[in-house]
Amino acid sequence: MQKLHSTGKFMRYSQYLLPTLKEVPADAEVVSHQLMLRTGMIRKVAAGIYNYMPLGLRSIRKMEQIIREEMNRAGAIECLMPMANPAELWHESGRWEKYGKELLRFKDRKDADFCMGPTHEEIVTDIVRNTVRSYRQLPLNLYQIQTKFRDEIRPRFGLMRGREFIMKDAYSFDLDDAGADLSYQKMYQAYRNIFQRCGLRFRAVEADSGAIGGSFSHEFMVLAESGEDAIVSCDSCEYAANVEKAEVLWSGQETPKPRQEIQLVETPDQKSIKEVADFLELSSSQLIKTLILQTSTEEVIAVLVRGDRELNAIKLANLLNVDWVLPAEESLVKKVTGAPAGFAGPIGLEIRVLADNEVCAMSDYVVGGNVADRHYIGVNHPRDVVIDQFADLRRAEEGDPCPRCSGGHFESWRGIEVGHVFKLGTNYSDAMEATVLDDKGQARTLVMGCYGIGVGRTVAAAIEQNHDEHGLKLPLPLAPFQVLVVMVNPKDEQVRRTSEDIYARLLTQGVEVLLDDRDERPGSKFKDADLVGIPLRVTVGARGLQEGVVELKIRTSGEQSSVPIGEIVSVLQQHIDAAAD
RNA sequence: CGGAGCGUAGCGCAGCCUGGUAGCGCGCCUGGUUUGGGACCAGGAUGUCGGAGGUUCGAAUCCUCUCGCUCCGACCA
Repeated sequence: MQKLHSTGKFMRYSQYLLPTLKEVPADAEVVSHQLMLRTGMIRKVAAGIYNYMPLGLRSIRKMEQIIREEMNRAGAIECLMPMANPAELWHESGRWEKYGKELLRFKDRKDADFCMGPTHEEIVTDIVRNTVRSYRQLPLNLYQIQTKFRDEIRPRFGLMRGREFIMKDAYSFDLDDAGADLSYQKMYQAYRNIFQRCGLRFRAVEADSGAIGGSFSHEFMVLAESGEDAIVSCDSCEYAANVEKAEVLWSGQETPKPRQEIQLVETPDQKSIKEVADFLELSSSQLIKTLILQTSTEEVIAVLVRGDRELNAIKLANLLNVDWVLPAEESLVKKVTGAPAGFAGPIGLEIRVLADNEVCAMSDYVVGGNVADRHYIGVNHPRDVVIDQFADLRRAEEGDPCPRCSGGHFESWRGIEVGHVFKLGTNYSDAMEATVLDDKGQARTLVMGCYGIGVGRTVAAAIEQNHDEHGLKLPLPLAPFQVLVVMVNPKDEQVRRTSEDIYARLLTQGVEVLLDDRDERPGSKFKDADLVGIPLRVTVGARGLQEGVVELKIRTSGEQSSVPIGEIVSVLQQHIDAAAD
């Protein structure tokens, strides 16, 4: 393990820059953001742009080091690419045009176009096509740990979604698909190792790879209430997926025979599913929602889902092979259905009608009447409704049966996406003509993969998962210091000497230790200690010294014990070694 | 991008409606008393009231513009 700032001089609290705040800063919403500000780990410079203060930087560096070790072990090679990217490479890949306002563009003194790299496929592909000629040099996986810039619509939550952020990004190059799959597997395993070593609870979930055509993709999600993504995982097998992607099992039930006649009934002013269901004294699962949507190809379609379900627009977009689908404007809904929003139904529509599989098994249901204040009841397909296509279109929910194993059910979580592994294929190598010669002397287009980890975001996610009302409880591998030595009263000569001695011995052993030598009241020191949350706290006070002991407190468990002065260093070392396993 | 809100001391805020030249708590500095869970007393420093313009004898306060920041939304039929 690399030693951080190995001189002792600045490991004294009185000389260190550790600006803690008693009060919660007004504009911090999530816990990790609040605590990072309060502990003085970060300070904001502009929206989504932060200073990494000394304490924060130490945790960031810890994270980077774990990543580095595992990447190296997996055979990846570190390099460093520039932040400023010339536009020409981005023109080559076509992304100068495609990338929207997130790409921060600027000009140099000669008026040439540049951008701040939000990701580095172009640059790395350029490196490889210029330097790799033969299949013998493959496979190759280049990575860097570097600052990225994405001009986010809405930066928020501190390091969780900044505009400028530190990212580890890796890119693999292989001769063929099979090789690329192997590179992908290696990264997948490296990522599991990384997050495990950080002591985080996480899931590797199947993710939507989008219409780009990438074959597969996993997101690494740290489980936390404040997570921006919804994920599901099976309670009995390994299957886990982003809800954007999660498959809903369809057993292919037959449509029941109609028992009711279709009938148009009055539903004055009852627009939402809940209102209609309550009004008709039915459950919302007996209703069908008719969504009028428009696609990026300017088609207008209707989609039917059971009243208590939600449409998964990404599944729909993938099925239709379009970039996006959005709810139609109210005026368009009126034009297509003839009724104000809230009364749309599938009967008599002249547009394409798709339905979620589940609708297939429904009978005698309720749909909108396509007339204001009217719904149909006793509706059945195919008798009353023409459905052009059934497909898996709804959003997966907690309790849904697992599509991969028998008997398993979905649990649902919120997750923070901290890593993403993605098989790219030949998108960039094609566009940028990155080829090598194979063993037959034929030029072959390289098959690529890309693999990212948000470094700052992972630290923030670790805080979301490891804190209490007093402050941080970071796991030892990510904590900025391993040990805090609190000298209760620096004016007491014996207390001072003992603390200094323990501190010096720890430094000699390479332990990352901070000595709180401030002339503050003990209460303040303990509050700061809890806030900053250094995992192992040694308290040296006159009270204990009379007995020849110091006090050891474990921040994460709250466990306290008295340890003879002579043994404290080895006891601490044992704790540190235990955490390294 | 649409909507809402905020900008006053390092931090958290009051003052603005009803105009009269800026205040509270924490922090900071000095001295003293204190010293095992955010002490007490006494004294002290700190503000282009986000910026520009306007109204007025007079603007933190009213008006206009502008910049910055925060939150909510962008899957209601």
